[in-house]
Amino acid sequence: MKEHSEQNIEHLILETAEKLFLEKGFAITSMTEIAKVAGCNQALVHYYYRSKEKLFTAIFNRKLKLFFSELVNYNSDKMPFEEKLKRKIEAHFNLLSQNPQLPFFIFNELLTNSERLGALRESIKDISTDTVNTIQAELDMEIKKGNIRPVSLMDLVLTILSLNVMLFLVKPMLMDLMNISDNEYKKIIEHRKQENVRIIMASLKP
Amino acid sequence: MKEHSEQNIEHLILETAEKLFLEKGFAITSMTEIAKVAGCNQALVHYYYRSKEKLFTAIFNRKLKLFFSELVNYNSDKMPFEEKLKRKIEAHFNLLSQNPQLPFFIFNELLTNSERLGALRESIKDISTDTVNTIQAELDMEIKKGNIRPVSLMDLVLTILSLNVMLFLVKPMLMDLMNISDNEYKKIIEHRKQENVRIIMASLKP
DNA sequence: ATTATCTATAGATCTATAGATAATGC
DNA sequence: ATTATCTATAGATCTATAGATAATGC
Repeated sequence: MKEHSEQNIEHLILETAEKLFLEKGFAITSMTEIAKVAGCNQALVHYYYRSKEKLFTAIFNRKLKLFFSELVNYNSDKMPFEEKLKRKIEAHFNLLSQNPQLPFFIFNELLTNSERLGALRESIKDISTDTVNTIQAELDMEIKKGNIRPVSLMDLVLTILSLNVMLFLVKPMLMDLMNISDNEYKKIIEHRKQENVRIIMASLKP
Repeated sequence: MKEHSEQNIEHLILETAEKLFLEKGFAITSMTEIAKVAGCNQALVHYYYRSKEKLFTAIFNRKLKLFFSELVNYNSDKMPFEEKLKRKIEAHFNLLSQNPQLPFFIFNELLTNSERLGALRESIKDISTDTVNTIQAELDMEIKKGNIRPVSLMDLVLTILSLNVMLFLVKPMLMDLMNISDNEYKKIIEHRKQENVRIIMASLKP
């Protein structure tokens, strides 16, 4: 058996590691467990990925990019600022909704291992100053026009992150406490998306 | 040396464990490290606290109570609802501000070990149905009077938690990315407190 | 005599590698 | 001949306990 036998082991190991790391984080997940779940022996995991750290960072960096992907690009279409903002919030929310473990994974790791802040810095770099300046300018314009109250870009981003991210951090607790079905959960998610947009929009009114 | 020689070792171990657990969580903190930092040998930690799990849960349950302490009690003074709410938000914010590691500690643990959800349920129980009903009634009244838009209590609590908690989860990243001095940080905190109150109040306008 | 503290060690992991064996490509 | 997979094992932890020694209370 060599390379790409459709579902080759190298790839299976990566997927398994991703699944386990996302669920439990770096510290609690062992190479032994990854091997067991992937259905091979543990030496093979090292054969392909050298060390636990290497295997992890490969995954972590990708997830970090994913986490910020919706914030990076900026739609410069001619469209009312509020409409653009609304879409951005929803897009970010949708991303998290499709990757509900992402917030825990990222935060847990950045907070338990400060070495990883380097990766964060690297990842943030992608958001060019150009983009930031463009958004800032549009924001200032709206403020000047009196459409929205004076607010810093950082405050706005922090508010969006808070509302969008926290819902998914809290998800397992909500589901346990209120023992909610998956179907009910979907409704809550949909409702919260609207709610978050509404809250942020209302917060910008002069 | 026996009992309370002012700063006795039993207590010192507990404090050390608390400090380390709060910083890094259960998984990454070892009994060996606790002993080393406390300045005794590792057997003594077991002598006093039996097992890592027992030592941890003692601390965890207290912290869980602390985390919810501001949400539990409810001020039934005759005071406008909005004023009461504002104070509640600020009190909760202040609590976190004085215990900035609390959010990470609680969330990290509840999310990595689902066994701990039991402790959460236990802790939430303290919020009696009476209290909830009282608040719900006041909220409904305000809605009926047309002072605030229709909103569920859960939505309101979730919004408050999101805004207040996330700031402290994000703290280490903010400080690293923007390399902020402790003094500047205090200003940001103070500013964000006002901002959070404002956002929540604005979100309730009909 | 009891309680506190230490040394030593058993028994489970866990990461990482060395080296044997099997499978594949040429 | 090269690449993939396995077995075995070294070396570092880590938790927990047994049993020796020191300190304290009566």
